[in-house]
Amino acid sequence: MYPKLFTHIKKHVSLTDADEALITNKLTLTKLRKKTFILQPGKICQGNYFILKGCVRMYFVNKKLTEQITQFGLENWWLADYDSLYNQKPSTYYLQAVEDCELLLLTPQHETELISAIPQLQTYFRNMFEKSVIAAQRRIHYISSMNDEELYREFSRLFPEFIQRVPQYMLASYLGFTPQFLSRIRAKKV
Amino acid sequence: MYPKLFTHIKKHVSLTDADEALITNKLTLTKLRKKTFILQPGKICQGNYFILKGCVRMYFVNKKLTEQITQFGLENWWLADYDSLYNQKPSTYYLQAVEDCELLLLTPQHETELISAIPQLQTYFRNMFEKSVIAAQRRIHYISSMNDEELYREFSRLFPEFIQRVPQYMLASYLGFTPQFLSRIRAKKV
DNA sequence: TAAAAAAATGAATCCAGTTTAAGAAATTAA
DNA sequence: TTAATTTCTTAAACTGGATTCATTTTTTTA
Repeated sequence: MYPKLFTHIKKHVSLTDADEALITNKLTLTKLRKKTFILQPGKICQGNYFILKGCVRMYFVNKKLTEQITQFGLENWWLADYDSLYNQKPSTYYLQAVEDCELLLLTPQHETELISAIPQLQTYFRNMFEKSVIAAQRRIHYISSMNDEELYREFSRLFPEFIQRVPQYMLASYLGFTPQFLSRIRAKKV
Repeated sequence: MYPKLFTHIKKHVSLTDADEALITNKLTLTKLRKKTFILQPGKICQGNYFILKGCVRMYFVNKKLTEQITQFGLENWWLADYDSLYNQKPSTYYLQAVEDCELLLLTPQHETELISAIPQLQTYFRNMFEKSVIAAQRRIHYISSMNDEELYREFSRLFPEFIQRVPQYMLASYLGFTPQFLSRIRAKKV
């Protein structure tokens, strides 16, 4: 039913057709128009979202009342406010579709049921979190070793297709500076 | 054999005495004097370390040739350069004992063997990574919403015992500023 | 008890990034 | 197609949080 998801899972563990059917049953497909909110501050994150199609951003509003993006999600990524989800506490974030999106929602209950039925999914999710930890470790390294201009250049080098995909002001927000500054960096000769 | 570790694991999953014996067999106890290196740049991280006693820091040397601490590890934490460990690539970090330490080393091979024998350990490790992801998400939030002084004050509020435990210059390095600046913050009245 | 390491303090300085503002360009809606 | 909205660019003035350098005091270690 969701070949993109199954292909992704099978890169890590094996699945039978029966497994796939079971997984399909436990997931909820959501199609969202651009700018739709998936989560808002005060609400508890409903589950873990697998992105079949589209782009999602996670952000909060800081003291200066500007949006501060902390994370983007793209195709084949799982995304959630895990602090809210696993500790069942109100989120402080917005999750919002940046493009029209197709998401699969997996609630904690369904996740537990799935893992009981298909134990190797525990390995799959462990691998997902492992990758997230590595990504976070790298991000901390970048942040603490580069200035804002270097951050932008490194980010463009690593994800050239991505910077075409989101508005520049979102990129600036994610990287932690103003859109004007980003515009100036781009105007500069390298 | 390692009650502190077993207690920790049992907060997440159950273990039989036989399980505990098996785990004991797969771990290597290392006692380290303060300032001893556990990992150095260019080397591949040997495994995942559980800290029974002491404090460890992870750092790299930046362009200005100053030490930049990215992480501390304390009792009952697992610590490793996961990028190096799981992708088997040379590390860019130092891992060093800040105090005299007792660590348990779990190599990837032994980890695989243990998880085959005791499947619920997969759940345990999944939970550990989950917690790491949440911690990283929070850290990104702090970094992107506070200035250096606020970061320090929040950090002291959250971990008052910890700031007593490490030299100030290490704390400054972890928080991303100079020891002089930290000294100035402390001298200030709140 | 000497030596080394860590912390405090003062003063001068700085520049990476913000702010403000206004116009151009691109996208979206209707 | 046009109007409305959103996004991007550019430029000039500015700023203040944080660094640097240099010296003294305190604490830790051998």
